[in-house]
Amino acid sequence: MLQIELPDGSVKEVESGTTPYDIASGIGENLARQAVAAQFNGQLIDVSRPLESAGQLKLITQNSSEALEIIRHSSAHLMAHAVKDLYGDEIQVTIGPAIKDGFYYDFYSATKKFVPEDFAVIEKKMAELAKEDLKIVREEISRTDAIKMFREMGEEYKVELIEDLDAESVSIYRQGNFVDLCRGPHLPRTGMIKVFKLTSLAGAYWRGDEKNAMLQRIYATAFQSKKDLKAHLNRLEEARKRDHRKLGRELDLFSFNEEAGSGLVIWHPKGAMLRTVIEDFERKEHLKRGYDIVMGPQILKTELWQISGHYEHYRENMYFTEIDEQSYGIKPMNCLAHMLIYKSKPRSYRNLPLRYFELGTVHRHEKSGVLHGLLRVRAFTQDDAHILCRPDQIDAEVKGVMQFIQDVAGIFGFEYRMELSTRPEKSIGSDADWEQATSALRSALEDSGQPFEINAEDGAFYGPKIDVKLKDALDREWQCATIQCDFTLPDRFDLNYIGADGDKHRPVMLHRVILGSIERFIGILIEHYAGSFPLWLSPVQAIILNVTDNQAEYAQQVYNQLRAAGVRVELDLRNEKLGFKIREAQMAKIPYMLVIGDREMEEQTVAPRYRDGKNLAAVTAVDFAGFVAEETAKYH
RNA sequence: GCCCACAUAGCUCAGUCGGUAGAGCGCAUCCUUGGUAAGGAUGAGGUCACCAGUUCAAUUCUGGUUGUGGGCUCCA
Repeated sequence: MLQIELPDGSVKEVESGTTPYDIASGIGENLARQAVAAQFNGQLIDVSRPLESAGQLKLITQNSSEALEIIRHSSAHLMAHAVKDLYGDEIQVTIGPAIKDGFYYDFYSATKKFVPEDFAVIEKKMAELAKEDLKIVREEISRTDAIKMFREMGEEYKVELIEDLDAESVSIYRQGNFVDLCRGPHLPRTGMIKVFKLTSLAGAYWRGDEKNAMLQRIYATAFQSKKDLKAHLNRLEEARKRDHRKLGRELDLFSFNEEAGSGLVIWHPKGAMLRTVIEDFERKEHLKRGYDIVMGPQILKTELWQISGHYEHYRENMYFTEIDEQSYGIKPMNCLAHMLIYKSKPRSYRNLPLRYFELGTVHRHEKSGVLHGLLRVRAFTQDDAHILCRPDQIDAEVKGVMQFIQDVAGIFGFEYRMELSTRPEKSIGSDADWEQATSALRSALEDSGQPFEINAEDGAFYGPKIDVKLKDALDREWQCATIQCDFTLPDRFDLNYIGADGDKHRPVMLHRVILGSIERFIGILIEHYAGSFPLWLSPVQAIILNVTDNQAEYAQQVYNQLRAAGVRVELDLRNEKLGFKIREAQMAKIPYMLVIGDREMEEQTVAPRYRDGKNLAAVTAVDFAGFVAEETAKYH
């Protein structure tokens, strides 16, 4: 007999070989019907898996949050089953996992090309197979038998997967005439899959390696209820509405131009204004925190890039130019000039740390397929700084940067999460250096009191790093800030300082960005605020609307006054009705509309209307300018 | 870079089974001077992304180039 403990603390005595399903049945028919899987001693298993030892058992029911991933994983099998039934010998199955918002399955075919019109057919077949309510059965077979079986079926990708497995035996899942290699767990029956939808087609490399064959991936999603699916589709719709590429055009912020080249942002007046506001903010914040503003050239001799190692490791991403038979590299990073500044004179340990900040525009030849609006471009400006410090200062400096990140994220209303990336397999530098840098980063993270994850062996080849993922209003994550520890470049450039002992010592260099790239950050900001920027960021803070031509002269006066007071204001004197002008200002997401009719003109005021539709009490131009200055000062 | 799809007016999109194109919004002019999300009339805008090929004829078919979108790989 086995003792099985349930989540409520009760203990069941059952015979060895009893399944979670049996136990569920013993508790209630409903529970048994709704059990999709079980958690046994922390491990997910099928409800049909015989228990062979004592332990803690938790049944996972259909509507619980843990069930969703299992439902999606089984849905992936259902889709593969349907595709196999429909297109049979033309297709080989590969893998199909559950992912964040659904699942996918990758297929190989030399002849069949999936098109979106296939979706309805596949969905229909899936619905039929679900309706048949086929039993999903797990089997353990030996590795050799599995290889033999899949080879006979012509499933070479499965064979390759099993051949790479280390185990004696593998588990397979059968449903009707379909069988797939899988660790599981899965739903007990196909009938438990009720709400699913195929969403898109894509190419994907076999095993994620660009040297491998290109597979056809079908993305799909599954939910526990139609309501959840609908909510998900609504979220996608909301994301589409907020797309920074769409809003960028509608709000006249920026454009791209085919003749200029792809991945090159052209900032229109309003976008350039937004950028200017952010850059001014950054300069002020950096000066406040003890950084020095520096500026380096856009091109540097190629020999210098050879010393830094960029020529060897990063050349295919760089642009080069030649002048008077001298080759120059256009900078893809800002560190070189900063190191030359450090090197320009002898340094003492007393002067460290030195914090060099530059809004540095870099050019990188990114592969054409990766470009994406403002989020991935070929010319962008980083809020880049390099901190040159003594090894014993790393901790305090990293903490300072983390505080900086926290402050800035708070100002823009972002939540974020951090990861510590540790030494990768291919790396340079001594063990002691790595140990010191990694523990400095780790202790700074621990002292911050915020949770962080370890990204094992994902550091840069020259040092460990902290990556910060910003979470936007729609819960999507974006990599922006990073802090990297670097021992290599100071070495390659022979940087040193004179220590208290009178000897030369090697400084450590921290590379760090707060926003990352201004372009990417603005792209995220646009989507985060859905284009309705807070007053201090709005490229146009207010627009003056006259009711009739009668107030044109006074409106012009108010405009001049506000402009002189530093308010980013526009003037709409067009011969249009007030309602029309309000509508346009509203669609331009301008925070304040300043209405001027005869009443206001007489009282020498303006009547502000906020973009949410609320009318505010009339104020004088001076008072309005004072209000804007006060609001803006909170961030500047 | 790779896979798939797409490219028609400033924007959003119709359309031509091969015979050089249309709407709404926007823009211009005129009428209207109207108080919180669209007043009316008239008009001007297009080598149908670019370059080749097939054809009597190509915006339409084929190939290439460029650009864009969804992914993969890579990344701030």
